[in-house]
Amino acid sequence: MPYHHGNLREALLEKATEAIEEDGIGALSLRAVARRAGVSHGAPAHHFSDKTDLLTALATRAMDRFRAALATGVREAGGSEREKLRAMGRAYVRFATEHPALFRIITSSEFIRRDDPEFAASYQSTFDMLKQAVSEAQREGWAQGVDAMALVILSWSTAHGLTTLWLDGALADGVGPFDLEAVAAHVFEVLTAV
Amino acid sequence: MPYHHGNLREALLEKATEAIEEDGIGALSLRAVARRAGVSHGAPAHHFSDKTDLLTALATRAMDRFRAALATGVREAGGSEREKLRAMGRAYVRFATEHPALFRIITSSEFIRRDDPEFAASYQSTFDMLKQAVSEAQREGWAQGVDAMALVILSWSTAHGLTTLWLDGALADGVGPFDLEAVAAHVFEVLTAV
DNA sequence: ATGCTATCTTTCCGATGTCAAGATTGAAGA
DNA sequence: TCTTCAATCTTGACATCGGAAAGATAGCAT
Repeated sequence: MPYHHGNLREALLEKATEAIEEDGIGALSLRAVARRAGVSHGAPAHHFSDKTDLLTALATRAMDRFRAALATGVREAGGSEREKLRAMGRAYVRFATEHPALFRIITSSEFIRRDDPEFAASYQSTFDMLKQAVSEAQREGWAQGVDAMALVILSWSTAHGLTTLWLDGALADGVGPFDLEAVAAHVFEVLTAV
Repeated sequence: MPYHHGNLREALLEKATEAIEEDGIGALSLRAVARRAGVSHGAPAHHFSDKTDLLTALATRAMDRFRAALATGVREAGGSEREKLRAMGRAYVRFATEHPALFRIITSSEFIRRDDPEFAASYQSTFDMLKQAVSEAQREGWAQGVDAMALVILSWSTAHGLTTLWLDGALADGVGPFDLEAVAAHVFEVLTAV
């Protein structure tokens, strides 16, 4: 057990991700992460000024994975531009159900600093993907005459709302249990039908 | 200063609401609430078994206020059933911006027990309002032939997604600053235009 | 080999949620 | 009226947390 860990920063991010996916974001403690990494509780301070700082770095990586997941969904969809947009929505929901804690972090403002340069850049890239997908679907004929920004907001809001309501269990409470992926696909059909 | 407070339970809920609206839900501590109420840190335990228990009781009241706000919005709208539904969406957004912390609590599953009987009942009442509004709008001619449940989920998700994205600052980051109420109204127009 | 700096450990502080034990009160029953 | 008793509140304790400070160690450049 060497005094120097080697690449503690990486290890901490990794262990923190594990801990979060196991016990949820609310239960995460810096000291527990340090324990997982086999290091004293004061060690993380040299790599992250703050608990929020660690989570922000973690969120930046999660956002990269999220964007990659969306891109993969779109790529596998092919077909029309509208179908690509729907595929993006389905990928949005799927990522969130597969990594609920990561999704929570990247969309929340309680645990991270959204104005952190690296996170903001990663976030912008993701948002640009959506803007472009919406723009091309509209060029293809979707929702002619509607303000483009409103369409972006509408698309993003629907996917996001559906996802977060599901994660919080609010939808099942109100409407009864259902297959999220199927309903999500259906909802996105309705949305892009015009 | 009498030994017995009189109605500590009420006072604690009130002070907790104050604290939450001032400093946010994440910063709330039971001991701070006790201090605000002028009582020792152990006192709350006799009225709430848990921090979660207090927050759940608080969320139940907040949910009642939320439902009342939605009802008021609808009542003032009048007009067609579709217009009522749109008014409900606008009231949804407005309540959330006026009481962000309360809104956060009632929609989250991290701070409260959603299966608490009283909360669940209050939540059901609110959800029923939405279901009815959607149902009547559809009977009036909106989105003929679309599955009713999908419409309910679509409406709720859009309002909820727009609201939470706004509260977390995610929309402004991606799209630039804008007037939420105006955009919300526009988005709901698009959604109910079919 | 020597010194320097980043890394890690240890120790300490105030604060939190929860529990247990004791003090106080008001009210019901004798 | 006196007594008992349950509900209410206080006090003290414990483990844990995030964060700061000070000391130990290791690797690297000179």
